[in-house]
Amino acid sequence: MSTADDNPIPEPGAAPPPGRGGRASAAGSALEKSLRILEAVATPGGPHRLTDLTAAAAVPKSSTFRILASLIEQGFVRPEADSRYAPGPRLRALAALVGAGEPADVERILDELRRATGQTVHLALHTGESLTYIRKLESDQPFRTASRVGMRMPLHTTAIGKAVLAHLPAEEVRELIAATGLPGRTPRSLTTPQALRAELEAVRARGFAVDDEENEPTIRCVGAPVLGPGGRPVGGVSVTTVTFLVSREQIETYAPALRAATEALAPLL
Amino acid sequence: MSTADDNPIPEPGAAPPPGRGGRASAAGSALEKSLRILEAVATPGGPHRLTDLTAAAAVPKSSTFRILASLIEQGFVRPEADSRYAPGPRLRALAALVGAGEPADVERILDELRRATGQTVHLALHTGESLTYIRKLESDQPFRTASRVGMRMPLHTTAIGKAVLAHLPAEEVRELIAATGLPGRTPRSLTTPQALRAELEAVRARGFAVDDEENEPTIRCVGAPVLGPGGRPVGGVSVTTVTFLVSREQIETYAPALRAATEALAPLL
DNA sequence: ATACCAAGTTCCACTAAGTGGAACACCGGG
DNA sequence: CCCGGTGTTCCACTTAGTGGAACTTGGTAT
Repeated sequence: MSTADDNPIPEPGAAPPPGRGGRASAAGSALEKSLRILEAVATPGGPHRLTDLTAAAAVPKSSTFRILASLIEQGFVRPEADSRYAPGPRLRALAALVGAGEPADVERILDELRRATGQTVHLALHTGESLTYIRKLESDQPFRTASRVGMRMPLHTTAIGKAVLAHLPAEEVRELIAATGLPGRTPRSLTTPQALRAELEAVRARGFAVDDEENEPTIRCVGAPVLGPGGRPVGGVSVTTVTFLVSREQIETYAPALRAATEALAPLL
Repeated sequence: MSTADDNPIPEPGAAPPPGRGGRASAAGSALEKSLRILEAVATPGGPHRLTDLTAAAAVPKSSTFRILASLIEQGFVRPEADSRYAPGPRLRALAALVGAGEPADVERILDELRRATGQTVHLALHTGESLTYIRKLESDQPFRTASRVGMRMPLHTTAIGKAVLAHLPAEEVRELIAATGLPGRTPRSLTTPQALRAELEAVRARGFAVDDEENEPTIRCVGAPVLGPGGRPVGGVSVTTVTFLVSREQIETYAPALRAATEALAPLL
């Protein structure tokens, strides 16, 4: 029951192959490591063990230990009884301040979408080169999708991610591709810049994206972006289904409700 | 309209008098500064300017600048148009993860208390040696109290603070007094360990605390603690009034509604 | 009992990383 | 045109962070 490392996104700065000291992409300062550890601590799934944090944050054990000690001293992490670590009061206060944007309405809007479609609904934020799921509402179905709040996913293989990419300046998309490449996650993943760019064009035209088993086999999603001030995508919402229950045509019928949700969300996020 | 430095709590490690290098209380590592800057950035009141952040976090200008650059690179801070700084996507994602407890209900409970009393209501978290206000609901009165979300206050001069202290192990209270002293904020502040300890005893017996112009002249509050798992106080709620409208006797009549609120809050926080 | 393994904790020589004062650049008033 | 306040850059100094390895602890399979 390890709680960490079900995360498909390799952390930046993880495993810099020794030798070949060609500058490459700067590995990691104290701050960077500390922040990754903080995120790991905040990950849902109870208080975490040192080893899991080490793995999740991709920071050497002794460094993780030392940094945790600092974070504890600062009140950002609270040591639990059996050498497990949980978010501390100061982190919670920080979170409360940041999350001051009416979260009640957010929940209401997402739940409306869930009821309208009867399917699993996800809300994710665009975090750098990846997507972070911050809310998940389960479908009425007896199935549970494997996704979890706190999980990170690539942009180019998910419906939300493609919706976000479609509304990003072309230049930024280019940089992203250069930085991360386009690793495939299933046989259907788009793995060439050409294919992806064509897809993004289509997404932009339609106003929503479809992930047809490009991220996980048997999983099919529709996603739309939430656009912040200036039209910049800050994240997105998706409706997730299993392929043997909802056809490609059917899933597109969710699009109007989805769009309504993301538009309502825009001023709140 | 500067946004910073209306904070009565001197940051730990601020202004370590040079000379006299007597070890004292370790001043501030990179991490510590970075976290204070992050908190400053998250403080409500629009995107902040460099100078304000520098002041609020008590970090030299050039260091603030450099650290901000790192935080931006990490996606924890977003640079706004005119060299102002706002919380970045990764910080927002982090906040969303931590604040997973149903904020809708929290809001509802606090609003109920506000309507029941007609007065200003505060929710604060216990953050180390201080209290951080994380929610404020204004009264119906035409007056506005000066308190602000994000503000920090001492424990020993506020109703919430005393309520928290009263439910902390005696040993911890002792350490706190040793660490911070008991600086007075008004003529009525309790500034001796004896006076404070007697007061805490009374608070514990009553189940709520009263601040009778001990923190600000003309301000009178009742406060009760929110107890987390294991009976540990994680924060508290207060009802705030002005002395010329509500007498000392009157304000105690709010206690039952207050207690009801804090008890309802306990499982949510 | 004993041996083994995995997790947590401590140590330490090495050096990158962070430090902050001061100089510089920029801008909008007075 | 000059001035005060702010954002930005520079750089010589040294502190604070680094992570491999050794040590400790506790559980469990033999």
